[in-house]
Amino acid sequence: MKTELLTVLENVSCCSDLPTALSSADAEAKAARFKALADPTRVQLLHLVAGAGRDEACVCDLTDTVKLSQPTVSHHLRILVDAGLLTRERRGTWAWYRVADAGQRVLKADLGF
Amino acid sequence: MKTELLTVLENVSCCSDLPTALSSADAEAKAARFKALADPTRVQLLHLVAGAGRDEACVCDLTDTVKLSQPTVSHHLRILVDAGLLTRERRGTWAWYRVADAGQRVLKADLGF
DNA sequence: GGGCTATATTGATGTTTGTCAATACAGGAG
DNA sequence: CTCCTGTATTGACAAACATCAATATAGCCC
Repeated sequence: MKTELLTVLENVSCCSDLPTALSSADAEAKAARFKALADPTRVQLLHLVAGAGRDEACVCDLTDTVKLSQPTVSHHLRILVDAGLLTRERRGTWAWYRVADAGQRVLKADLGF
Repeated sequence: MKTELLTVLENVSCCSDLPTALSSADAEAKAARFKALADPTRVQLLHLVAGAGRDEACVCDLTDTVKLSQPTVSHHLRILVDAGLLTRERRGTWAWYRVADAGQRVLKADLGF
């Protein structure tokens, strides 16, 4: 028989046999996590909060350091919180941000590779 | 003396003491890596190539699986290669993609959490 | 209550990004 | 060389995004 397995597969497509694809929900969830860190400012913010004195930082200091407007910093922090990378706690007038579990895992994996 | 250290710090800003910031080049480099995976299609492509039969996959099969136009798939693959997550090898008419070292590290970290 | 400060939200704007159609390039077959 | 097939690039366009100014909200202090 002339057409063995490889040839059959090549008829279907060119040749590679691929695993089952991720569900689109799964792919989107993972991509969303990466997207939260796909901005230099947010990488910086995660770094700053992670290295902060009592493991937490408030918006005003972060704003001073990253040199962007306060609304912009609040916006980025919101994205990091929504992604589960930071947590937010309001104490009095200030809002304190800490690195969440998922954020720790990112830092541990040194996903800057 | 009435103004001890904490009070002085609070005059400077509100209170947190932050680490030295990342250089903007460093932050941008890390963000660029994350950005490459900040799209569901590219997460899917990395997954598919990683699980492919002989550890490699060609564009045509990937195109069939992700159900996007061939130019779009080539575009995403280029981004993954540029980010150092995949490698590309041309053999005859086909282009074969494999997971690069940085890509392995991402997968090992379970796609970031 | 009124004023003040830290933070969040809204609106607007320029930039980036994902996608496809059309086209170009590369390489094997005849 | 000429077709044909797989892949890459270009051009165009709509959607998403980062940023800031203006405004709103929250919580102290008087």
